[in-house]
Amino acid sequence: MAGDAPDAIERIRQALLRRGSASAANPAPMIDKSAGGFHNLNHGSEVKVSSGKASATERQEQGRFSGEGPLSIHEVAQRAKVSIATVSRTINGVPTVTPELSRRVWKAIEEVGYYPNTHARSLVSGRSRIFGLIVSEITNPFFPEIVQGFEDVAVHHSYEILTTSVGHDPRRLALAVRRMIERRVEGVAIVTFGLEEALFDELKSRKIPLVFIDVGPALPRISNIKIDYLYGIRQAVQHLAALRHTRIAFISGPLSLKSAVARQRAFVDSMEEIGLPVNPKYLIEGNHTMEGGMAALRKILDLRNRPTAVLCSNDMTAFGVMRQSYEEGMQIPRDLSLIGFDDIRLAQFMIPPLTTVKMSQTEIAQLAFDALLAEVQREAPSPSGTEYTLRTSLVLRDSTALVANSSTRGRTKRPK
Amino acid sequence: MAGDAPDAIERIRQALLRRGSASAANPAPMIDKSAGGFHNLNHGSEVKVSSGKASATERQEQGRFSGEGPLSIHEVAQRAKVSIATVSRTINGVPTVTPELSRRVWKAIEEVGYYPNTHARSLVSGRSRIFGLIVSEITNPFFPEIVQGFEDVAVHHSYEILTTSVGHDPRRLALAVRRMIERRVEGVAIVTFGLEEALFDELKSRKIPLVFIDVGPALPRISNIKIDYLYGIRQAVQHLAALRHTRIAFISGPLSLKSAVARQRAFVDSMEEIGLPVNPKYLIEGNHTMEGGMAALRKILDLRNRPTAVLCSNDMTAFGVMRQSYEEGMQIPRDLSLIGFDDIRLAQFMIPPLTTVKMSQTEIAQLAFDALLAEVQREAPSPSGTEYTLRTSLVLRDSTALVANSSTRGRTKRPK
DNA sequence: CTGTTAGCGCTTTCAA
DNA sequence: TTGAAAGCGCTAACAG
Repeated sequence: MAGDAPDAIERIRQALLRRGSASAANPAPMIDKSAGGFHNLNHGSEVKVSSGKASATERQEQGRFSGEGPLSIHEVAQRAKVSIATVSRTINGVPTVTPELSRRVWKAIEEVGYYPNTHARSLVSGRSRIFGLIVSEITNPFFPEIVQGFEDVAVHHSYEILTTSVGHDPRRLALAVRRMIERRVEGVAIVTFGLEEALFDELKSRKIPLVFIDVGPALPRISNIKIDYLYGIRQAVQHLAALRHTRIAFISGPLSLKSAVARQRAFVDSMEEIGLPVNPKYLIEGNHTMEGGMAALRKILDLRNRPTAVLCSNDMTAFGVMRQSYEEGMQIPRDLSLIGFDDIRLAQFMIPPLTTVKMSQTEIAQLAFDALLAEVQREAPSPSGTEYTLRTSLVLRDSTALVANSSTRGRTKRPK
Repeated sequence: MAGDAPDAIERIRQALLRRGSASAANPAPMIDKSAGGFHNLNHGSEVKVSSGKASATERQEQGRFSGEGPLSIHEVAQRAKVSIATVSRTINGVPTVTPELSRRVWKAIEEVGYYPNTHARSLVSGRSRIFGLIVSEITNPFFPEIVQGFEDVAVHHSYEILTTSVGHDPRRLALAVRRMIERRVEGVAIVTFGLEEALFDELKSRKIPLVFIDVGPALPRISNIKIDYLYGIRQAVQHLAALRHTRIAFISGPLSLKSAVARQRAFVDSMEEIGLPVNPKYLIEGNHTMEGGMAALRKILDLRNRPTAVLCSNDMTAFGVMRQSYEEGMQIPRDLSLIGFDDIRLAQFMIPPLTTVKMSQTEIAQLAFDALLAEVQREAPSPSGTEYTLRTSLVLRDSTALVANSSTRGRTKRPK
């Protein structure tokens, strides 16, 4: 068993080295204040070093710390014959620790399987290393990608993440906000595309860094990711125009959401820019769900002078349109050209693969995290928050085609 | 401003009443040890009471606690002119608090906008009120439903939840396990359908309650949700048989996963039960993704004696099959009957709507949470964990049909 | 460079 | 019934 120790230490050392930082046990060329096997509370961002040589049973057999709850820093100190302060320093990579002691401490940590108690660390340091992430609907395929992206980068920076999906219920949101405050999150990313801002007052008044998508004025500690809807939507409209479409409908999201309005605005502007008529009847309000898309298409088909192409405010809506056109016996893109928005992963697997405007979920997640991290690390709060921009762009697939000659193709219900 | 107070108290009181519990300030008919505006650390499960009358600005204007970090129990105590112990008792609904004091405390809490610090609570109580939830792939539509379900019930019991999506990377999993231990989770639900069990040793040795899907022997503190695959798959097979299909293929998940093996086993058993031949060539190994489904169908179409129906180990695979049959110019269900597994929400929106075997994600989430909660509340650890069972069942939609007469229908690549 | 010590915010004895 | 005080596990002065 003793034979394991050098090996274990070596692994930790290497892990530290890999991070390109210095540890007392092993001075590296570059001096870097941030070092340590566990994430560091005070300094820059870290990647945790995972270790754990001694197996559970081994540990039990060592007898000392038999089952009485998780071990604390004291057990480690005792075993390494140092003070708890030294253990703490070692863990946090404070560079003043003697190599010899550091070695002993790491060895002890490995042997007893010690994992520091985050609650205690948070309490004393005042930093929880937790970010909150509020999404509207995790069951909507758009959001899991963001959650995943956010988690990836958070983990990479040793941040924990409290995810919550609040739907459209303000009470759920209020509860979520409370939970986050109680857990003392250091920042919250709000990816809901327009929930009532007043609900975040508790967060704001506590000066907790926040990042929104598409909100307007940036207050101190509040960042904003501005989506450049126009860029992609204009591409989409021009693509349709190039295919000779002139009667283009737009199915929006709920117009109570700022983002939905912004997308519709972008559509209208893009149409007008190239002199295409915007028929108000072609502006349908949907709700960003498949059902909404289905209903919207039905409305569209009831129109006298039907559009030949439809642009949707999100992909789920477009899926609904596809689904409904199947019901109606219509074929996409032959009978109707269709473009979505978001480019969720499923879009490319649709039948036919959906042409859509991409709004990168990974980038949103990355930007949101960066915004929060920057704000947390900033000494003086920025005077008015930071604004980030994300460009959208068209992704061509198979759901659009040249406009058909006969625009009178019937609406034949598919026989059941 | 003073006028607000009675109102605020009333709201809290009502919230307490709604919970049907007693508080010192307001003895309710039923005596219930668990009571309190914030969740209770010691007793049963709670629903938090959300309050917060005094707005941020009001609070600021009250001048006292100007911005210097979050307020602590001391400020509340001072303002209510009681000791911090009394504040603590009030919050936790200890029944010995005088109504008069309780009122004062709640008022102070409201006025200063006090939110207890969970880290401190966790530290002293040894209970974090956090459960971990490990899923394999949150971007797979099957899992978000589970995450949502789990969150719903967790919030309802005042538990926080640490979700993590680990993919198939053992290192990510190891890291996740470490994170959870550091945050001192009280239990972990593992919904990965068969990741290497050894990776959870650190959890096990710490006697942290765990719940798996489909693992074998139940150890102490380890529960298991057993999925009754046979029930639903047998229905599916018999449904196909009733439609005169005899050549039925099965696209499994990666056979390294126990659950994938179990599903395939159920398929084979169901076939044999009714005397249908199981052609080994009809047993294709997929990987539970769309791409896998697409590849699998290609393999199937290369077979000399093609099957007329395909059963898939999950819905994503079935989606892939649909997608590929579109490429191949085949039509479902005319040319091929198709059945999925899981019944993810998207299944009903497919073209055509997918007949599939339902494995309720909500129920899994509920069962998993219940299992964890039961284990946490249990005094003596159960001798060998608890086993729960979830039944599956067929959901009929439009992706199956009577077998076609001409089984020689060609494989005509769809013209691009 | 290392150890001692004073808390972080809260719960929970133990007295009063 | 209430308050004083002792920690929970950890970090960060402050001495030595």
